Amino acid sequence: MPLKLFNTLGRELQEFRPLVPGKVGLYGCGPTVYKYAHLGNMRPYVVHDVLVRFLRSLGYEVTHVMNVTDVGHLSDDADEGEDKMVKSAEELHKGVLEIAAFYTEAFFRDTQRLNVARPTVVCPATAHIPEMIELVRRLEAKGYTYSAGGNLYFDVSKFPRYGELARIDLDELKAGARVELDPNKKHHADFVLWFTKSKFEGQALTWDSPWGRGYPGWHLECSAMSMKYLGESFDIHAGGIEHIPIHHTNEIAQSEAATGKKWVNYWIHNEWLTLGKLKMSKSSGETLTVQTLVDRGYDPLDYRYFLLGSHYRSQAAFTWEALDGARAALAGLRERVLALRDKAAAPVPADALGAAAKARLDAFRAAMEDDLSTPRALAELWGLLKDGAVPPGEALGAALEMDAVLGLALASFERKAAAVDPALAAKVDALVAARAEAKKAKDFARADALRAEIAGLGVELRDSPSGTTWTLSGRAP
RNA sequence: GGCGCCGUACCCAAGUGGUAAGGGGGAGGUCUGCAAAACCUUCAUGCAUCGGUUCAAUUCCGAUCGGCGCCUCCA
Repeated sequence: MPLKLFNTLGRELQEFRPLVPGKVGLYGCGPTVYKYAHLGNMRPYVVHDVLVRFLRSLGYEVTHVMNVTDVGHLSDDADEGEDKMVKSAEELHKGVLEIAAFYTEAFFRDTQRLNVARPTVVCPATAHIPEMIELVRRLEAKGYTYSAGGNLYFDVSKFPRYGELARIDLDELKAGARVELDPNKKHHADFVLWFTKSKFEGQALTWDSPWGRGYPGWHLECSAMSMKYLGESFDIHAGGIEHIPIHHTNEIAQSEAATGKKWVNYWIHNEWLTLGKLKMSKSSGETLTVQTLVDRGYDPLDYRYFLLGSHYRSQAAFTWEALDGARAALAGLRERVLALRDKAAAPVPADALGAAAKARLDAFRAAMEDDLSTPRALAELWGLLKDGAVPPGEALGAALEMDAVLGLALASFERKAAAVDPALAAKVDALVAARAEAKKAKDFARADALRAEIAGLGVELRDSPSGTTWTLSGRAP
């Protein structure tokens, strides 16, 4: 079965065919680095990671490019458009690039904790200003631009296919419905390619250009950098669904106007994480980050499992209860895989699996080929692990094969007794020994009292024929 | 005003024109000194509501109610 992806361009499931056989160029919208990324921000990176992992498991050589937006951001509407980088810098009394470096580092720390592989190329916008200027020069040479009020604009009327991705009809667009109109624009959908004048004061970073000292328009970086690293046409562009009407629409216009070629073949857009009453978005309330989860005693991979439990094109409803469910499920997967590792000498390689295991692995792949249906893929993983007809070595081999795509780190998981505070460990070990004595003496009342005492330390006991083992309970005491 | 999404059991969540995956959780059981773990059984004649199309709809169409997103550089 071929891989099918839902292409926003066309709004249908399409068979994936790369431009160059065996190779895939993928551009994923990266972070804006003026604050910590919250859990909602992290969803697309997990989605992109799963896509990349799956493509690689199918044998493709994937070049994954991700931008880091470290220039030019408005703050939200409450501030009437103060530059976000500038605002953060002022708040923290630091330079803009210093802020960007700080949050970039924080971002990659978080993605790493979510087991998101680092993209092949990570490109900061500020390091690619010459490429952006060059792109604007090409647009200017072809007559797609005009200048007004000190800024250079893209003229959407010159690009007939404008809005194809978002299915926007320029004549129907209601001008100024929510935003104050820029009087310099000929059409309100026109957008700035290069600023020398802005209603936003205090732009910290400016560059010389043929149009004067200033800074690039906000859509330029993705066009310029993707083409630099992936060529003027490439396979997949992925990002959040909110980018369809403006950001990606404008990227397409300026890219294809410049090159005269089709820019991107497949557009993949993920839906948002919704929070119900928790509200963590821009304006108010608590911002939930990966660090928040760690502080509350969760493994970041619990969140990854939670995300995989819903399809990337569906809104995912985050609740603590749902996250607890994901944590319990992931713990169950780990237990089963650990048990298999105890039973099996070694994982059987994918090409040596018996019929039952192979059928499970095939079903897993079929689910993933159907527009990356991770919920069904997870169900197939569970089916495999519960299938008594599959020998342990084969179950382990197939499970690890699946996890290479899911990225739940099942292969490397170890029981975390070693990570326990040594003082606590010594105390628990002593209590366990005392309880063993009591049990030996058939003093079950004392044994149960000791069990209760141990439980009070946040530790769970497990008796087995070969002795008693213990682990920390799920939640921190 | 425009564009778009969703409403499936206690929770999260797949899915299909032919009779509801998976996980969490609950209940019962086996096992266990007691637990835990594991294993077994079980928990929606039902998929927001009302109409329509159809031999057949949760799945298609329409309306209604409810929730959400984007239209500003939020992922």
